[in-house]
Amino acid sequence: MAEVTELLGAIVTEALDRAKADGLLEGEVPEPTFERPRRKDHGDWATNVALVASAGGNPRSLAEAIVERLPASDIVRSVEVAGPGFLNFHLSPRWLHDIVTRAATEGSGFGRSNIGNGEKVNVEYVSANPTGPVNVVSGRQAAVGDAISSLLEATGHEVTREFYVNDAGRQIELFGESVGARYLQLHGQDAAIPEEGYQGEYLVDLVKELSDGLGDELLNAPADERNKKLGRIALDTMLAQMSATLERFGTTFDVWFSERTLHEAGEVEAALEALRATGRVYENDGAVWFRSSDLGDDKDRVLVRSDGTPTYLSADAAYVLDKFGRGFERLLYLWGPDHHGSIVRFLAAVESLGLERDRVEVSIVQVVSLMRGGEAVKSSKRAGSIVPLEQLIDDVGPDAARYIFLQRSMEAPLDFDLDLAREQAPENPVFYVQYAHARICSILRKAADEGVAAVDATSAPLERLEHGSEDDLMRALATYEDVIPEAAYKRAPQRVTNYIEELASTFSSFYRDCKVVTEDADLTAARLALCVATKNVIADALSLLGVSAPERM
RNA sequence: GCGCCCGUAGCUCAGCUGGAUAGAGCAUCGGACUUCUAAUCCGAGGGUCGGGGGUUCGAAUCCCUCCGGGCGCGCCA
Repeated sequence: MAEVTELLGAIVTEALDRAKADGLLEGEVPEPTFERPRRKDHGDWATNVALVASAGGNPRSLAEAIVERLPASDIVRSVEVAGPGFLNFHLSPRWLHDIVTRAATEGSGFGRSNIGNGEKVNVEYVSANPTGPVNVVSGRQAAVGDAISSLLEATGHEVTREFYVNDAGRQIELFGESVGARYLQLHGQDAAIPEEGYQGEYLVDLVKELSDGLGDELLNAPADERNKKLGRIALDTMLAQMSATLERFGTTFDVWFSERTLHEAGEVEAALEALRATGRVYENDGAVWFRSSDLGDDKDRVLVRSDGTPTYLSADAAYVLDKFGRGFERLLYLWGPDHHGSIVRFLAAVESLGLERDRVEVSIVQVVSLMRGGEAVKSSKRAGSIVPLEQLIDDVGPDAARYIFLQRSMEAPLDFDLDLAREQAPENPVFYVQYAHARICSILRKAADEGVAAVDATSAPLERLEHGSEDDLMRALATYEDVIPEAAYKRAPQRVTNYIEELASTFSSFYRDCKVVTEDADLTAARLALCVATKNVIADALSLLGVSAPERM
């Protein structure tokens, strides 16, 4: 939280206490909240606390009473009551200078806060089946998961980034059978990929790669053993490829969590026991069912199939217990659109297990449609689920891909304009923002070339910043301290992209109006400090998004 | 049919733990380069915030309802 609002909060609270002592206020004294009004003539900061506190009374007269009782403060220039009862504060420009100084000073923690209070958060995302290359939809999940994780870290949470590896179950068997078939085909034998198996060409290449190290000893092994062994090796290779792709995309995980270990360690069985203990488990048709319909689900769900194999729901139950068992206080799940239907049953299981449901947040990261020339690529609404992420990175680069993935709220389907993403022009927001950063670097280089002393933000005569464009830019910087907590709280990285675009635009106007490096040494020093502050904020915001901030373009 | 998501400018979308005159980009139109990056900037037009009800001092935001679109509703993942 910005330092100004703490200060304002203190004096308004004091005034409220006095008003209460004078009998003008009934009930609890509310905590005042502050916002930056849209309109400039509504002051620098405003609070609606009188509207909140008057509860049926007259908000305006309460507001007047608050103003009369405000203790003196050297940062507040004037306060007025406006509209239905807002308190509008006009502040000394010093609060903006303080913003510039802090933003320009490395390590000041500008934009950082500790509202998370060290809460241990597990963010699980991507978690794509390790049976094929990472696709574009997973890429969107990676970008969103990374950004949300970074935002949580920036607001004082202790974050673990986790990838759940679905390395158990029927899909993995099918994968092994598919690999086995490709292996036999490679060795000139007639073999068919199972109908439900993985037909993709990538397995041909994968098997080719593997076979160098394998020789042909598996050719004569029993099919079951061959498929299992090949499947295991192929899966490890696939995972390594996925990891490499994600790394190229700028995503690294703290934990790759194997589903298989849940089964092997008996955690799935333990979770089933725990569910049984709730009395919401019964048998029917030889299968074990969970009475999720008690907890908002349409119908009951199978936990153990009649052939004795557990469903994903069972593993998910074990997994959520495991996560809490590892000491996490909050769990974020980012699931793909195909898991839409399983949220309710999963949360029902969470609740049944006696876990706090509101510590478990499940969000869907929606589909991506790649657009080229105004048309959906491959005439498929879901192009994103079949196009490899590698291809997108080759096409537009990791920065543009990440940025565009983050521009929209994750719950909304995304139209990804490939033409725009590739464009090196201001129409492309990624380049627009990066360009502003590079331009500032260019100014700083110019200053250095001309022998101007390095910026000392603490001593720069910031009172020389009097131009309207300078004022706008300082105010834009101040907003950063509100944007980061809000974006983190809402799990909304698009707030950050919106913000940087606005900041970059405000900077561009400043650039037009105010020449930085001039004969006027004081003014130059002040403007350079403003430039450094802006550069830091752009770079910091981009780094939260996992997008680079180039020094030149 | 049930559940979730979406419906805001011509297009793509922000804004939605209620706040003062609803925003951006693209597109359209009109301007600005002897300048630290014109890879830019300035201006203009463009809106029943899907419709209707309700709660509130105040609703794009919350509630109800209807309409339209997407997705999900397997002993698949």
